[in-house]
Amino acid sequence: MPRMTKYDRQVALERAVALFWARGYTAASMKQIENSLDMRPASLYAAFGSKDGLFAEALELYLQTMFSELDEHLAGYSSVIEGLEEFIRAVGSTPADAHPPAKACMLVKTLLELNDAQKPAQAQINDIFARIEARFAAIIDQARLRGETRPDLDCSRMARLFQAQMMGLRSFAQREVPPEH
Amino acid sequence: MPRMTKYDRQVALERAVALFWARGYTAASMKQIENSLDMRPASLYAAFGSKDGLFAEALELYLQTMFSELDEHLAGYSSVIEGLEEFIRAVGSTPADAHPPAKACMLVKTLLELNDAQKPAQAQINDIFARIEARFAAIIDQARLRGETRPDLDCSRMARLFQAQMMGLRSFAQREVPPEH
DNA sequence: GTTCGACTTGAGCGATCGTTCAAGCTCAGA
DNA sequence: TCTGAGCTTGAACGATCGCTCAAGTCGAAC
Repeated sequence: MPRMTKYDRQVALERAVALFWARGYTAASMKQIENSLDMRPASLYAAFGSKDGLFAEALELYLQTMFSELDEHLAGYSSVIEGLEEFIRAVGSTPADAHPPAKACMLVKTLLELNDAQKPAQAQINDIFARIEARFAAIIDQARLRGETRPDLDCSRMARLFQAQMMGLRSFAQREVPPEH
Repeated sequence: MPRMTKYDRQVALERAVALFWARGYTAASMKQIENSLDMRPASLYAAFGSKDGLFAEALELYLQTMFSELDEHLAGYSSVIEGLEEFIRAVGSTPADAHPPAKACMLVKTLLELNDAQKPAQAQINDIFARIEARFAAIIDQARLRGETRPDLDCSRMARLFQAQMMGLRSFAQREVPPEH
């Protein structure tokens, strides 16, 4: 019966992702969150419970967005391996017209930022990385079944390697270096 | 003429490295620093100027320690390339008896933690990564001159690749995964 | 033994942190 | 048109942030 909520939850979450991605979890203050999401404290707490709750949802949205982009990208290639190769290449080279909040992956930033005093978030981020690894493994296994790789390839091991490479490349990209590097 | 300083500057810095490495720059509060270094505020500020000043010196000490360990390690191998291979392997596998504050590299943690509001520290960390890259390049060039590699190897490019690999591997190690992974 | 000044101590500064709450406003339902 | 549920607002809570300072302590020089 009463008035509907004014803000768009999805839009708010997208803005939260952008802010957390750019600033990091700790460095993003509630004051900045209020401004970025254009929401006042009580609305924020009613919608997300706490700063931690908002961050948890932002992480999940970031992950799902990444998965979507990966799927979209792979759909454009008949060869899975070729698609993965181009995906990691695309990550390495900045499009220059795109404006991501940061070069580095928000998940890696979070993984390295959290300390033992934040157990719940640590558990979440570890779970997320496990899910990414599983997704990579499934994709690589698909390539294996199509005969694109050696038939006895250890897909899980390859998925972990691929993940580590991605983490390294995107972290390296956070350095101030010429794009061709 | 008057009394000498009571604390050992080097020991204090080593403790600062351990704390910053474990907690990160922002998350390490002055209260924790006071406890870890066993120094009171005024002594800290007299010795290091500010939290930023202390952190800058801690970063530099961390870098020099890393360089020393690299040199020590390479001295044990007649082949430079073999030495580098074993170095990155040693980084990947935790000795289990050693107790580093964190698996991930303190420099990468810092690179990903800093935002545009901390320009001076950003400049420092970028300079540090450039120096590491140069060191790697010099080592690889040494291997090239010894005939361990192709004579036309692009050592700078290889150094950047090696650095990105290290960043990825050590970040990956921050995940909670079985050591054999 | 006395003196003097650098070092140490611990309280506390203003600012900002994440969070809460009472009051007001707004709009769907009757 | 009236009602009232519940979202929005903005002030302000206690805690903690990085940092400062006056007072006290200690030790080298004479």
